[in-house]
Amino acid sequence: MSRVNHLDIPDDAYDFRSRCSIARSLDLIGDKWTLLIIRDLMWHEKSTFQALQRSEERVPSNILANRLKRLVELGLVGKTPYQDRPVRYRYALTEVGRSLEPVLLSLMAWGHGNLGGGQYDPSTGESKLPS
Amino acid sequence: MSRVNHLDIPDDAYDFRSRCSIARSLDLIGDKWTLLIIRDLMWHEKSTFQALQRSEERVPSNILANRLKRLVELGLVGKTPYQDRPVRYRYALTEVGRSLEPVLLSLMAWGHGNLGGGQYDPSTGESKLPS
DNA sequence: TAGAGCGACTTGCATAATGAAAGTGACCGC
DNA sequence: GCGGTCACTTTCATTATGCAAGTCGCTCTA
Repeated sequence: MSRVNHLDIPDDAYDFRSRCSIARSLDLIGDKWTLLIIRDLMWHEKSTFQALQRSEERVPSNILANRLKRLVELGLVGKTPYQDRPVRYRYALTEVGRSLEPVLLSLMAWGHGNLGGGQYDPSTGESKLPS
Repeated sequence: MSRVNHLDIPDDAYDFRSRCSIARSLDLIGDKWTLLIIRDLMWHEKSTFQALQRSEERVPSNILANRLKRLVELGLVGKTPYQDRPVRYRYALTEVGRSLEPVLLSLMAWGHGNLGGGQYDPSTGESKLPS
């Protein structure tokens, strides 16, 4: 059970572009949707496919399915059935997934300061919308 | 000269997906290459097209040209000629561009802790490579 | 027992982005 | 002239994105 890292990624399963930590991170989460899905799982109590699909940005269902599958394979998200007949699933961040919170916070701070975006306070659940 | 934010983006020039700061940030820098270019400008003294092209990850020249153009338009990077005959350009982060450093640092920390990537210390210029 | 509906996807298909490779144009030194 | 450097462009095949519609299992109501 030799692993190259702390995730479920087996040796040789993922060929990173380089040894740079930033490049490796971007290989996994460097796109327009993945971190928004993680945001909703982290702070907005969205745990089902349906709920995640109804986020403000309206992620297309095929992209959402693809990203969730990927995140589960990578070990950032867990998927467990919460009922049978018909089977329905709940998604939740793993500890490794939750450890992305500082990345979300720094992106939020930058966007709030420079792009006029809203700011969300995870501790209170309140958000200040832009003027 | 009404602006919607602190960048050179005029009102209506950029239609963000949503008012979420994270979504807005990802609209600008949410891809596999942009933050690597910013990393090189920020920490690795790369300032010419040629130097940026020769980074470890080997960004394709058309992508590099596209991203630099975009970053200049957005006001994250400045472009100035440093010689005529023939004209040659130097790229450098603006203050807004430099303010992305915490984002790079948090991504680096996450990748270092979870993906076995190397860690770079901007203050000393030294990097610890993965085992 | 025949729909109607829900949740979680999947499929089809057109458009857009990516990336490898080669090409262009200004100039300089030999 | 001739080769080389730098800063890009262009071409074109491959891949990703995204809208819309469809599927599948099952339950609930008429």
